[in-house]
Amino acid sequence: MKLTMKDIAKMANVSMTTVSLVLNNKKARISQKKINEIKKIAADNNYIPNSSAVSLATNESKTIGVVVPNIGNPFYSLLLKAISDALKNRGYYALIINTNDNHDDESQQVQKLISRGVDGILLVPSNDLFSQGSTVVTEFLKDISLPFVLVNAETKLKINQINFDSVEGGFLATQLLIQKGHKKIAIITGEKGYVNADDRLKGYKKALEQNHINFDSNLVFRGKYDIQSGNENITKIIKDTEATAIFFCNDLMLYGAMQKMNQLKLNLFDRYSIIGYDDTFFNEIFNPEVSSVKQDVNKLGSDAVIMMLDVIKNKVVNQSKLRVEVNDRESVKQL
Amino acid sequence: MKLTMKDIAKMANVSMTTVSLVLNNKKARISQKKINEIKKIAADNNYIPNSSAVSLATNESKTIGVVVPNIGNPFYSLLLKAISDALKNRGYYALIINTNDNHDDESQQVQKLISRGVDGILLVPSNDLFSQGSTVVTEFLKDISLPFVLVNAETKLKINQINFDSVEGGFLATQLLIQKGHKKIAIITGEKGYVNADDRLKGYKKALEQNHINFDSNLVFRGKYDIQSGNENITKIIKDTEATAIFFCNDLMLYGAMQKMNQLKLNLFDRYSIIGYDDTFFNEIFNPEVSSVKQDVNKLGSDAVIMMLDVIKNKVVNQSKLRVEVNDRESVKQL
DNA sequence: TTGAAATGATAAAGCGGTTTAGCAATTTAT
DNA sequence: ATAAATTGCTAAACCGCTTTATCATTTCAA
Repeated sequence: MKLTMKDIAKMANVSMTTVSLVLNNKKARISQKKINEIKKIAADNNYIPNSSAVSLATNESKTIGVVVPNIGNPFYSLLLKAISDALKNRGYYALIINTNDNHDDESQQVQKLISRGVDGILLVPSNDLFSQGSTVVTEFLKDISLPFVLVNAETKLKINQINFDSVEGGFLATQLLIQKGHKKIAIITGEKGYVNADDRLKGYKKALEQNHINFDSNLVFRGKYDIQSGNENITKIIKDTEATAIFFCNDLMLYGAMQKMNQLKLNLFDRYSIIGYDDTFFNEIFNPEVSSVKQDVNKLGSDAVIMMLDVIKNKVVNQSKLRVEVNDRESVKQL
Repeated sequence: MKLTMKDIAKMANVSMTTVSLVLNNKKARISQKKINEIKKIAADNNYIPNSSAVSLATNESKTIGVVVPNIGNPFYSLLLKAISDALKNRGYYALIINTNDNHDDESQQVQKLISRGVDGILLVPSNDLFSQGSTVVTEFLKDISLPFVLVNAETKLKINQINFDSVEGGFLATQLLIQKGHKKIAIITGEKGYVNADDRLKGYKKALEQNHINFDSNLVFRGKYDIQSGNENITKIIKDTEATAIFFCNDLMLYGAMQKMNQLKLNLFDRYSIIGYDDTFFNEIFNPEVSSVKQDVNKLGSDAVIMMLDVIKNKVVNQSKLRVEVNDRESVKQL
């Protein structure tokens, strides 16, 4: 049978109070002798406190709920890794919920997390869902006084949030292309209304403007950040434009384009200068190695955790925007 | 303030007992009138039970601890997705622990999971750690009477386990190569002592044998299932062998080889027929598309969950071995 | 009618801890 | 020697829920 505190108390011939005090290292007036004794007994018998009981009594669980759209996606799984490592280092647990981009699930699961007594929630919203400024967040915001932070998404609301600077990303990528002499630059960004998609486009425009290149809306394409979209849009680009370079606003679409070109027995990289976004580790194995905008997912995760704990402790509202950089490899050539 | 059962009881003018009975749909003798009344009150006030209290009282948490070596690795993150989805569908939670291939962590974290009152543990051992038959598992096996199943690993111990048939995988891959006329087939498998690495090699030998091809130990290479190993081993293969085909026992090493070849301005696929292992989704975007042994990770995950719940319920010992198949695309050519 | 059975509801103990207030014994200061 | 302060320890309430045993009332059958 599982050993309880009561058992230990009995063995040590003291009260439960004393045991609790000792085992939690509370500064209380207990003789060193008993302290040693109790600790030894606990250790010898491999005592593990029942954390449901602890939670119930203390009203805190040392657990943070993490809501992610899709663990299967490399971006999110890396982020998750960063988050759970950061939490673990600070003595916290991550209770992870995978919503599979399902809207209903998102708010429902948040409910359940609350019932689990999590001390806070890290919400990584589904891109799909967040386009409208997020009903989800605002909704559960109202009801809840639970600390939470929005990760990798942006809203005008005055809530805790942390994300990457997508305007900068779009700008840097475009800037690089321009520096190499490109003027007809196609961009495939995400769907209208997604903040980061629009921001990357905004950055793109900004770079053009700064370099006195006219913006041509025919060079703007939109996809769903998936393989399929890459497939479709590259076809259009070939047919309808005279672009010399392409800026893919995520690597997945870039891979889709590669696939399509392979099928057509064409070489994407011969034909265009290419820059991607996310800097997926695969980019290094291609020939040429693919340039890409790099977002430090690790930092996003650990900063999010730091922010979370700060919010729990100090009840403040934080907002943070992480810088990005471009990893220039071989796929962008001088024109 | 959070609404408790007591509050509801007061509102409905009944005892807590009644509320509990009603809200848990226990078949008890309660008038329909009160049932409706109580349910309405609970719904209207958005009552969420405190699950620490429930766990404490019932001694079950509807939570399964899942221990994984590395969420960042695509294989594990996909498995995790399958597991957590399967659990969710059955009303369970996954408490996920990422050990980062850290041995100490593995057993320590298992301890903590137990303290959390998980109803069972799905252990996906680190390949690294599992080579010796797993001190970890055996260790915590002794102490614990908690239901658990070993996922994606094999041991002679009479414990619950589920994994893929790696002998079959090795066999099928090699068989395909042989059918296409290859006789000098290099294999890059995992390190000695890793059950699945050895099994894949076993399958390789079996296929050779069945086809009366002599086994040549100079064609056997070992790596660490990572990019780097692919880099290193392809170099040796080029230099030291006359292989016409290469069987990579995981895709990551294959990608490493591609990278190396790209750097050398050589084309891996022109020079060799290639088959990989894992059937990572990237295989479809290369040119040629890469053939690979496909393991149904989804099934592994959901079967593991099914097994887990069975173990919880029926206290039986289960063992299961999943079949694999080869996904033949374009990288294996007739010799 | 009356005793048995069925119905409706509850009190109270228990799950395994934390924490506050207080008591007794010892030490210290005067 | 005595009051005050310190030290060492514990009783008991509480966290929010489940569950068993029990009781009072109503319904039913004979």
